[in-house]
Amino acid sequence: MGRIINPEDWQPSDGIRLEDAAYRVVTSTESRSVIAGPGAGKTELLAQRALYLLQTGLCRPPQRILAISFKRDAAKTLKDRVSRRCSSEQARRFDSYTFDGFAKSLVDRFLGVTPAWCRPPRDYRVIFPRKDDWNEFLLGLRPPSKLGGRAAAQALHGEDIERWGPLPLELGEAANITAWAAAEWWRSVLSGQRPGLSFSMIGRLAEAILAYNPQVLKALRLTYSHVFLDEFQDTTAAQFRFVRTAFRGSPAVLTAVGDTKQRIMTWAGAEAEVFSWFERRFGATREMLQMNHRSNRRIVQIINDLVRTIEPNAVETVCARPDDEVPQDAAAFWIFDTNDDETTRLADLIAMDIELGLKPDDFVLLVRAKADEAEQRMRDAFTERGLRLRNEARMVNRIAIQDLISDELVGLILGLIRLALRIRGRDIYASVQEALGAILGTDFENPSDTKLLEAKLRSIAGIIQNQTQGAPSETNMAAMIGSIVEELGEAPIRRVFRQYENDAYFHDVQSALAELIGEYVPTTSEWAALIDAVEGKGQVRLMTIHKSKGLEYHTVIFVGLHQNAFWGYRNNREEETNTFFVALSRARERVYFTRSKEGGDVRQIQGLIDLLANADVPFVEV
DNA sequence: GATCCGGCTCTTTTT
DNA sequence: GAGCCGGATC
Repeated sequence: MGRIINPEDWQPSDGIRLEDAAYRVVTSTESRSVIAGPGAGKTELLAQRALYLLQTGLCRPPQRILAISFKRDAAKTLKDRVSRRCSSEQARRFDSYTFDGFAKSLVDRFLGVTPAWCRPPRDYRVIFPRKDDWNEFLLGLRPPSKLGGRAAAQALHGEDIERWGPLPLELGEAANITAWAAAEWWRSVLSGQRPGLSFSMIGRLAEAILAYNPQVLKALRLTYSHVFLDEFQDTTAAQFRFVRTAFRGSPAVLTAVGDTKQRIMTWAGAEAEVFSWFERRFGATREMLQMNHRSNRRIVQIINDLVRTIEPNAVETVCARPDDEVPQDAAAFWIFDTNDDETTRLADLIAMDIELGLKPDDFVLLVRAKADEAEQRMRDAFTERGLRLRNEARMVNRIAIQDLISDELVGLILGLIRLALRIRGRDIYASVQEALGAILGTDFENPSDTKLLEAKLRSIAGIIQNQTQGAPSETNMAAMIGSIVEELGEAPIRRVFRQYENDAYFHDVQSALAELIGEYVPTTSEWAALIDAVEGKGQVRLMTIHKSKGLEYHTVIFVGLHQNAFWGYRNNREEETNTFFVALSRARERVYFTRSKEGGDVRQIQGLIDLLANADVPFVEV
């Protein structure tokens, strides 16, 4: 696996076939921007490019590849896909970070060379300022009258301050109210008892480190010969500036991948022109991918009809499996009289499909906003039919279910329970071994170390087996989690996983897990089914469109297609149409839209309704 | 205490 | 655009 392959002999792994444009991107020696629609395999493209560069030696030791994503799971998926298919020496040279994670690693490493006026102490916290925090701060400001006084300060928003940059090397006299308020903000967060920085501030600091320290910049540029930028359409102006500072004028070859039609984050600061900026600043040429590997030909046809309406000259998407059978009634717009009808008929339909062989996990219910409300409204109808809705964004003890399940301590605890009770699950042993090894400081080359780890595993398994005799009950969960954590050792856990330095979070995670398990106890008397359910198995997903980005499901049901949900459509047609597009393009086999006459009118979103009509989606009065 | 009003929120990631 | 909240007003 470790040997060098001649570039002409290189083949994509796992029998994956790349379309011509994708092959050009994978093997490119120049910077490229790649615009690719839903289901084009953007992540796979980056994984294949990493393998190509590593296996052919075009990225030669000690050079490395830097991949930057927005979400942790995207960064992890990319890393896993590469690691699985190349030698460990090669995989070690593939760094897959989130934007924030990469910026923080730079700041933590080069803290000493940040500009003195904004230099945090080594033990700074990470803070997440909320609206209230900003209001309180802005209300307390007393700007000089020549900058507009208090009125000017109160016209500011948190984002103005969060986005202020680049940071100057020295803090001179403020040129305007934003600069003045931002300097006050930095001063106030750095002067407290335990100084804290938000991730946007950490990003500004990382940029300043590179801008003012040529030797650090040079080291970074020597390290990375290739850079990948995933979900590039979501890049903010500040993030683009950071990439520019880091790599413009360096020999690094950059590959930016995204989809302008899935740009649904400009309201949160995503920069609409970022692809053209990138092409201009990095001399990148554009490639477009045409294949859709996700959806059947009917869904692809709807996607194409829709895109053609928005953009008459757009490149057609090609279905990668045109000969597959398409389910009957693969798309429809159902119109109900009442909200109750909508809910009960959907629950009926899903229950029926499950009897016919589909699984609860094949479905997703999408809403434009307020998933919690939708969950409340629909939950009972589903429960009555033996179905359970899973809203991953719902907060349990201040932590969203999805964050809880991807938390490292939670993963370890659930893994340990699986091992102790011999419940099957994917790669359980390897992942438990890795996390436990980190906590114990295990050197896996050293036999006495691995023996120690085995012994620890046995003692924890004993504790778990002891406490799991009989059916699961709500009362023993907190105690069991507590004793597992005690046996692992609180201090080493918190030393190794730095997010638990925060006392409140460390305890919240444990009580949230106990609470979530408790919620599922009444649904089963089997431990195996309980742990599966806690992790989300066997449930119908419910989420906002924004959360569904990047995911796919056999059947997508968009609930509540009316103007009250798309209230922004009048002022922001393009982005709301993109949002609609993201929803429907999650579907592999079937996509349904619903509304109830009670829920809201459609006159003001006639444009969206017309898109469906133009794609021959039948409108059905149910 | 009832009513009116203006303003705000809707959609989010990150150690 | 609808729903909610807090403050002002009767």
